[in-house]
Amino acid sequence: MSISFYNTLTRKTEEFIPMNEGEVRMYSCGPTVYDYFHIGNARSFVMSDIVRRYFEFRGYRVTYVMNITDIDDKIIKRANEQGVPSSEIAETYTEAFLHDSARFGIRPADVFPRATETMDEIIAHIQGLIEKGAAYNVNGDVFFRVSAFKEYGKLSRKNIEELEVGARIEADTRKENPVDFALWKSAKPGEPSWDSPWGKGRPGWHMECSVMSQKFLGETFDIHAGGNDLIFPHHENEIAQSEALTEKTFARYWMHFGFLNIDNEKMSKSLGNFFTAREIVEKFPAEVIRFYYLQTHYRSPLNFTHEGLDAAKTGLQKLQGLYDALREASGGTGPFDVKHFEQRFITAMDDDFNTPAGFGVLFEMVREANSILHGSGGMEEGSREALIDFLRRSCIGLFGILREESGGGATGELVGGLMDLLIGIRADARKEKQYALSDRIRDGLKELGVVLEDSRDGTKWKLSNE
RNA sequence: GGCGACGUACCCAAGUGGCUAAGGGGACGCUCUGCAAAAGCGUUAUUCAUCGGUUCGAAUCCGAUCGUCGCCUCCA
Repeated sequence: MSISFYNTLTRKTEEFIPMNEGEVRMYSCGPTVYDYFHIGNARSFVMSDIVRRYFEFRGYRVTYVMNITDIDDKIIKRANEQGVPSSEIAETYTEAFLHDSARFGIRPADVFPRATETMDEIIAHIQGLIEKGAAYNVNGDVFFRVSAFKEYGKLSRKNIEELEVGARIEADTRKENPVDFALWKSAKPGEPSWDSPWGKGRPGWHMECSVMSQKFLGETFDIHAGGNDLIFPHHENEIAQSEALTEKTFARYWMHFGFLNIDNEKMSKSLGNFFTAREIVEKFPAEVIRFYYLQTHYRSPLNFTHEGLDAAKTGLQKLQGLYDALREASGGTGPFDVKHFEQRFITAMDDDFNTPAGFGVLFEMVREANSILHGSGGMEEGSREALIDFLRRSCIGLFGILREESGGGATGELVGGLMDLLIGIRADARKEKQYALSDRIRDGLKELGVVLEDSRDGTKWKLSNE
């Protein structure tokens, strides 16, 4: 049994065979830090993180690198608008990126290389391309000579001739060919710049990713991931400028994440349907948003709706409910075959990280487990522990969608004490059949956002907004 | 114009040649409960945008049509 997934390079689902057995070297395109990232970015970051975690779940050792583009036209533009140094913009939003990622439950990469800290390697790479005849300097701007790389277009399936006649390429008379792209941009007055053999300037956008990935993962590595829109030109250009120099395969497998739309339209500031990750995570727990993302396959477009999030929230409560109940339960007699479900779960996930199919298995498991757990015999101790262990590994370690502390556990001693008192009073009232009083307590608490659930073992409470 | 993706129930969404078309949400009925909630059980697609074709067999392959969307040098 092995993991297979769709490789954009071959347009086929392929069995994953790592360069080094048991090891995955993976690079994911990170943010350009000129603004808060939005819920579409968040989807890509979450899915990329899930891919990394699934490899770990399956026993691989993963080296995961995500770049931070901290010098770029957009950063300079934002800096000029606000009248501050571009380094300040970059710092502010790098910090915001790390903070918001953490709130989304996205695990930090092993390395977060930054473009400004990789300048020597970038310059050396460009120098190498010039020496090979694959790049040329025009008064301090260095361009990649696309005609020097015969395989240009192999990722995006475009051919150079068609690109040349494309109307959207701006004529730049300095270029030998309109499809050539910038590796090094000469500094305009007032722009941040670094010294280079071609004068002061800064790297082109595509350049940094090639260099940063190879710096930490080697000239050839296993997986390169990013949003769908990066296939062309970004990833195409990365391949060209990398392979033209090394004459080796750059990334062996390419993964691309589907876009997130809102009301079936692309999210954009001009349409007014733009949401940052930090504003949405104020309204919904990160676990709910993650679960919502995971219910759609990573390559499919995801239409983001408020109703969808509500539905995800309800669905997730079912999973959390089982997890909570399992931990509170005591030994019983009913056996439960966790292994069977875990096997089916792995089969689903091994097939192109099919998280929706994985949840299909998980929810079938939830139903059967609840049925045994709440049944007359309860669940046998070994099965219960095995199931808790599987839920921990799958829904916490892998997906990050369940909480260890749910319900009122995290609200503090005073609230806990008050709740015990109220529940005690209500229990006495119920014993005396004073249902008007007991319902008054339950209804009143409900209005305050506290839900009571009576069971054979007593009354449990939880907060309704979780 | 070029390249590509998609259309499965009321909503979301797996399935891509062969057992009864997963799963979640919603709705309705039932069990449990003092009543609820939670949980369970049952019902909710003889049919997969439409029309043809290939095949013993098609949601799945091929063709056409309709519709939606993405990329084609800012983009996750």
